[in-house]
Amino acid sequence: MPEFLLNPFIMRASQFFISTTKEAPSEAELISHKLMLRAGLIKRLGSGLYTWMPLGLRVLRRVEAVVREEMNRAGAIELLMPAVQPAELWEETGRWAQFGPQMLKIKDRHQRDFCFGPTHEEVITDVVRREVKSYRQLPLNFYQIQTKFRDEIRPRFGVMRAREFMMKDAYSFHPNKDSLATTYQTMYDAYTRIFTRLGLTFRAVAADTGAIGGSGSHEFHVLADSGEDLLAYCPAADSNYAANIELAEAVAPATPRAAPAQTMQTIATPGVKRIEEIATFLKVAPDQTVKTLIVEGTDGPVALLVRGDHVLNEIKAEKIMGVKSPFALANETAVRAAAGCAPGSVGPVGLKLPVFADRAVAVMSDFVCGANSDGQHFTGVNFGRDLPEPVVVDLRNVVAGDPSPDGKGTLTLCRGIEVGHVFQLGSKYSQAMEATYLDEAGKSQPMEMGCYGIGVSRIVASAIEQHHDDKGIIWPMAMAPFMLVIVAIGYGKSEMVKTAADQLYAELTAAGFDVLLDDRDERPGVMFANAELIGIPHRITVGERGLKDGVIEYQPRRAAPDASGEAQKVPLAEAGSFLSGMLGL
RNA sequence: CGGGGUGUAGCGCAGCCCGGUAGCGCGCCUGCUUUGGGAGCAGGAUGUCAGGAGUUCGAAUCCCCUCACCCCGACCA
Repeated sequence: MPEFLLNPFIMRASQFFISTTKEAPSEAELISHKLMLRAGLIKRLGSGLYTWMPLGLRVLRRVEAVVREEMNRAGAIELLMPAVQPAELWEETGRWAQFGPQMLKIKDRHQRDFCFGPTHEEVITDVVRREVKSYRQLPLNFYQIQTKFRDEIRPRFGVMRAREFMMKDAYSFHPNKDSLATTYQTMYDAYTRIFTRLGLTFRAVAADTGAIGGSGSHEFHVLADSGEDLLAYCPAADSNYAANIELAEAVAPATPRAAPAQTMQTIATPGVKRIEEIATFLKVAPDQTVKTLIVEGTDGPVALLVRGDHVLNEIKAEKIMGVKSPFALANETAVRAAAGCAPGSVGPVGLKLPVFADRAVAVMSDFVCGANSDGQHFTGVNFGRDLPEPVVVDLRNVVAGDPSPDGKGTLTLCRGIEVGHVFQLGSKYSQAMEATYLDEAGKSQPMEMGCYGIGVSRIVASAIEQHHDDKGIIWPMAMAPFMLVIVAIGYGKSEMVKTAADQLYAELTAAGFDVLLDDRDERPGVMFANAELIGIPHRITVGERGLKDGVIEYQPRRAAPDASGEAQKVPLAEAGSFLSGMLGL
C-alpha cells in the first residue's frame, strides 16, 4: 500500500476532515458532480476550478497510484515537466496560433509570452532532442502526472470537464514505425489493465486524432448514459469493431440504386422547412428525402447531401477536399447567394457548387429535395437524369443497425466518457522541432513519436457515474478513499465500545488495511449515512448491542440495506481473519 | 461565442408581479434530554439581498449597465 495511505493520525474521523451535506448545490446537474460535492470530495473555486478536499484527494491519489504502477510496469519512465511553458516552443510547431483560445496565455514581468500547459508534446520533444542523439538510446517512453489547464469553452459537470485537471501524459520516441507500433500496443494493453484494475466498465474505440494530430489512435471510454461521446460497436462474438461515432464508417448500402419510376415535379411547400415537416407534408418517409447542407469551403461554399433521416458527421465533412476546417455551416446570406433561397428549400438540382453525396444518398431514386426556391420542393428526383452523378463520400453518422464495417454484423450505439486516448503521432512534432537521431548508417532521421493521455481527475467522476446508488457513492476497491470504516457507536460513552473499536482498528491497520475509524460523537444514523455517502466499500459496526453477545457487524457497501436490512454478525475475536478473507488480502 | 436561465445567511429556497427596510428548512453556537439509520426541546449567532448607477420620501422588489454562475450547442483527458 502506498505510504500516504498509512498515516495513522488521519484515520480517525474525529481527526480527519469530513464535510458532507444532505443537499447538493444547485449548480450540479450530473449525479457524479452532485455526489462529489455532497460527499465533500471537491469544492468549487471558480468555473472549472476545484479544490480537492482531503477525502477527494485520497481518491485521486489512489487512481494515480494505479496509473503510475501500470505505467512503470509497461516500461515508461516518470518525469515532471513545468506547467508553465514559453511561447517560442509552441511557435516552432505552429500550435501557439492553432491551439488558440483554448490555451491560457500569460505574460511574465518582461512581457514575454507563456502559457499554462494544456499538453506537453513541445516540452518533451525539446527535452528529447537535446538528450537523444543515437538510435542506441531509443525507444524511450516518458510520462508525468500533472495539472493541465485548458480554457474550455464551457466547463461543466464538475471535474468531468474542468479547466484545470489532473492528467497522466506519456510520450514515446522511436527510431521507426515498427518500434512505435510496439510501444503503442504496450500502452494500449497498459490502459486496459489500468481501467480494469480501477473496476471500470470501459471500451476502447478507434478515434479521430483531433488537435493533437497523428495517424492512428484509440480512445478508452467509461460506459455511462451521461457520457458526452457516442460510440458504435459490433456486438458479434467474432467482431472487435468499435469506433467513436466521429470516425465510425457508414458503409455503402448493398442494394443498388433502383431505376427512376417517377418524373420530377415541383411541389409548393409553403413554410415547410424541416425534414420531418416535409416528410409529413408530402406523406413520404424521411428516408425518401435528401437534406442539402451548404457549408463553408476553402474556395467558396460546398453542398453536402445526406439522407433526410441521417445526421451529417462534421468530422468526416471536414476531411473532404474544399471543405473548410473547422467545419461551419454557411450562414443564411451565403446560402441565399449560393442557392437563391433560404435554408430549408435548398436542393442539389441545378446547384452551381461542388456537390458531395453520402453513400446512402447515392443509391436513392425518386427522392424529394429542395427546389432552390423559397417554399418549393422537387419530388421524383433522380441522379443521372435530373442532375449529374455526385461525388460519393462517407458523410453521415452511423445509426444503430447499420452494417458493421468489418462485415460481421450490425452496429450498436452506446455512450461513453473519454478517460484515455492513445495516439501514434508519427513525425509531426519531431520534424517541426528537429528531433532527430543518427541511425546505424550514421544518417540523421526524425524520430517517430506516440503520445498517451489519461484523464486522472475525470476517472474519479466517471467511476461515480458508474458506481452509485440513492445513498451515495460506491467506490471500486482500487480507488476507495478507505477500504473499510469502523462505525463505533457510543465511542465516547462506552468503555466497552472504545476498547473493542480501538483494538480492532489497531489490529486491522497493522494487518495492512486502510481503515477509517469513525470515533465521532455522532448519532449512529449520521455515521451510517456518511459512510454510505462517501462510499467506503466495507463497514464494521461496533456497538454495545453486539458486543454484549461478543460480536461486531459486517456490511458491504454494495448492498447497503435500510434500517430493516440484515448485517452479518461476526465474533469479535474472528473479525481480523474474517475481514482478511472479505477484502481478499 | 450564440441561445436560455439564476444570483437573497455556509447549503437548499421563499419574498420581487403589487416598493414600506428580510424570512423558512438544513447546518452552526449554548444548555438540557436523547443515542443502532441524517434526534427532541429551549435559547442564540450569521446577510455589503452579486456589483454599480438611476427612479422614488423610501428599492431585495421598478429601470439601465456590469459581473459571476448554471443549462443547451461547437472543443477535449
